[in-house]
Amino acid sequence: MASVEFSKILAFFKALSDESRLKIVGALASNERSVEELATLLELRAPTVSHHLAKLKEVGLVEMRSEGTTHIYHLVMSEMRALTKRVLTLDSIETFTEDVVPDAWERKILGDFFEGQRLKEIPASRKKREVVLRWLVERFQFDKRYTEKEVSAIIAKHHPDFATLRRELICAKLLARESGVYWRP
Amino acid sequence: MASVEFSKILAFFKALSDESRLKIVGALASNERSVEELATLLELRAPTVSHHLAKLKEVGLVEMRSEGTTHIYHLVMSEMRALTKRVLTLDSIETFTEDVVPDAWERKILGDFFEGQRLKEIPASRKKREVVLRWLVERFQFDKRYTEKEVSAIIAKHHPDFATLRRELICAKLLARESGVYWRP
DNA sequence: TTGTAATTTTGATATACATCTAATTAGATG
DNA sequence: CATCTAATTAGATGTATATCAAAATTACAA
Repeated sequence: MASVEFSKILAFFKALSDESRLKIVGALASNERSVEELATLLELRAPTVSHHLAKLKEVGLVEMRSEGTTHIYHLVMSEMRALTKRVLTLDSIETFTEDVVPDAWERKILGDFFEGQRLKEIPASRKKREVVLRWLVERFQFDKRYTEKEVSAIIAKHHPDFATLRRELICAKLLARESGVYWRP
Repeated sequence: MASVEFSKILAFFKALSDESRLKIVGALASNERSVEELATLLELRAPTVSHHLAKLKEVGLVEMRSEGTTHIYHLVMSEMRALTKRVLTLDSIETFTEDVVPDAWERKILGDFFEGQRLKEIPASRKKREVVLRWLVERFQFDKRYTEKEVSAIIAKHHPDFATLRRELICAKLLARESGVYWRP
């Protein structure tokens, strides 16, 4: 489920993603104005302007005051500032996908390339290969030292080409090696 | 004709006014990602994601790097910041309507209520009445003093109810009065 | 060169929505 | 109360566009 933050920001962008509404905001920036006045300025019919103002009001960007039968709208700059500021921070942007399972991609790759414990094929693309390598390196303990034979044996349980995979693990810095001894850094 | 500033900002809002694109931006906020990866994360087909990325690239919010046949996209935060900052300043917001004749409204009111030099009727709504009064006060010179008779005579050339209009001019502070003498402040 | 995987382009479809006219509501005026 | 004006709501229509499947493209590998 999308966060309230997300829908608020999405609504904000939707509100300002229309030429007429953006012009209305521009017109209100210098002055409060009635519906009829805005309609004349933008060369639109009153119902159209009314419809746009309703959308802007929904997200809190404008407010209305009655004077007789005429409704006078004005911009709420504080809301404008509050919303744009939120978009500026990386932290809040990341929440845009918080309803998404963050490792869906990795799990899909593992599902595609493994048949149980057995690696069907070494992925050609770097990004996919890295996912497989990160899974492989989990078969090793952190505080233990391995001989080359041991490393090869562990890898061989998942794929016959242990030499290539061993090299790739080193290359990706997932395993470290010095004078024939391997460990997990 | 709309300013380049205006269309740039409109394009920016259009780019971010879609749920999927906003989520893409969110996903790219923490990491660069391939098309396939984004498609898995958002549960969309690759062509759809490709289409969205093209739109984001058009406004400079993302950039792309090739790695083999996979295209890896990343967010351009500087562009994000530059665009949101521009929206924050009142000055630039006002330019959203710079292609609009600023006094279109006033001219329409004057056209509606005047028959040549003759005021057909005194507008009931305050906003419209003020437009008419501002036109009327232009019939008076700045550095001259008028008797009440003179004021009434000038107004009467445009409308019979000079008393009401004279009072309204004072009330709107467009004319000043002291001990029977009138002038334009 | 032939094949394969990732992406993009094309074409089709369905939905969202901006705009208009006509009808309705709400205040103000005579 | 009847009327007028400004605004909103309802209903209709056309355009924009998000999405997908299928075809075309691109870059790499065998």
